[in-house]
Amino acid sequence: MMNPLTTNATPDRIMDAAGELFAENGFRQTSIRDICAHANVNIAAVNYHFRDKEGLYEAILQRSFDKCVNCYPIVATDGPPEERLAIFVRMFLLRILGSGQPAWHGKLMAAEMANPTAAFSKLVEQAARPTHNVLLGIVRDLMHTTENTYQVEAVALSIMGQCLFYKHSRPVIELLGIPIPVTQSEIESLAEHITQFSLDGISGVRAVVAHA
Amino acid sequence: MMNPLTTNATPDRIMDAAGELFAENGFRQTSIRDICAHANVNIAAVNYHFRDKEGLYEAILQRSFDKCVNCYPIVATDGPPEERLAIFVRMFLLRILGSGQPAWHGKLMAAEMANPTAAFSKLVEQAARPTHNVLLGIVRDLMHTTENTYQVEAVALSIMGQCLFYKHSRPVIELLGIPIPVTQSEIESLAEHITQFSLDGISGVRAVVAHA
DNA sequence: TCTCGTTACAAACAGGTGTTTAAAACACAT
DNA sequence: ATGTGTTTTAAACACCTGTTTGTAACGAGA
Repeated sequence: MMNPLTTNATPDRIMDAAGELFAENGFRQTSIRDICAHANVNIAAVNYHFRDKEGLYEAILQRSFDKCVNCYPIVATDGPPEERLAIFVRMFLLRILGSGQPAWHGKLMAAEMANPTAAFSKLVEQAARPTHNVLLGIVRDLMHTTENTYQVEAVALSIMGQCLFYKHSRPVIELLGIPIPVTQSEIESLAEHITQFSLDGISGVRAVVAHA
Repeated sequence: MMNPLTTNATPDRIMDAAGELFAENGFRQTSIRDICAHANVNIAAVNYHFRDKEGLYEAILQRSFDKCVNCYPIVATDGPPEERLAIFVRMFLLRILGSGQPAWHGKLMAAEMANPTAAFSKLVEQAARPTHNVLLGIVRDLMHTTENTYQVEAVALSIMGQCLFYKHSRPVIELLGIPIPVTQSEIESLAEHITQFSLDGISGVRAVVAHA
């Protein structure tokens, strides 16, 4: 028999509570006792069902990643590269700034980047590497080249940097009195700006390279 | 009489050791016992000389900030805005990527942004706000406007984002096999790229705004 | 009904944390 | 030398951490 407040199975309730807390406060700042209190579960449950605190973390990272990929897919497509860049930036911003449950993934990734755990390199290969490769492909097409030159890499990082800044530096930005985009339309406005800014930046870099 | 290995006064030795450890591992991950061991000092010394662990942290943040401002000043200057942007980006990157002792400041700031402490808002007003205002002034001139429109703010954040990405996301970038600039000339190459990329991005945004 | 594998529970464990205490050592003016 | 204010020291404090333990409750097959 189960309490109506706790209708899910124990591991699910733990993952739900832990996902929120990890995303909010980071891995190390979140205690097992906190998680279990929020999940209405005994303190030993985490170690029983997930071996470790790290085991729980990896499981959450995995599930959160899967959901995120389903909601906001970032894959190589065809079409004009300008359009593909617009789609890429939009999807990427929705991933990291969106407020729904799958946004955990973005928050967790951001937390990981700032303060990596052991589960980190696994996640980079699974999530960051493919995303980055898609972006490299778009930038190569935009710069009319087929190899990953220094220019291509630098441009790709310039684009990622513009997007992730709003996630990584959120506290400063807010203290400076600048509103962080949260609604769908605010995020899409930002996506348009970054896309336009980057397309123009690329055409400049391309001109310089062609000139050399 | 003093041991030759520990010629400095106790508070200075504590600040030197703690600055390095805080910059490397962050505030919460660094224990007072670690600091005191590295400083060859009794465990109670931190509480005696700095009241708190937080008191020590604030003192270090302050000293580190002062040194940084002296070495890499970022102030409003005159001259063509294109040139001022180049100088700004160069100084900013040196602040956050430079390897000397004053680079503590950049590392500490980055750690603060990812994981703010109570000393944070104080620091934002003192360090981030003026820097941001200088950048806003440059961008306004580049866009031929006198007010901080949404466009101006967005462009400024795009520039900051490109710079800070190399600091905040360092672990991912390295795992992706991309070398992080460390030497003076590598940093200056990156500064040139970001400056050029942003100038072209701005001219595009400016065209769109003028068109509207 | 009895058994057996699984799950839940309260309690305790061992280790680490920031901080405080009271006594000792020191530097220095009188 | 004596007294005074400052600094250093070892020890302990109270608290929090992840993890483990032994026991109890549960659910289903025989």
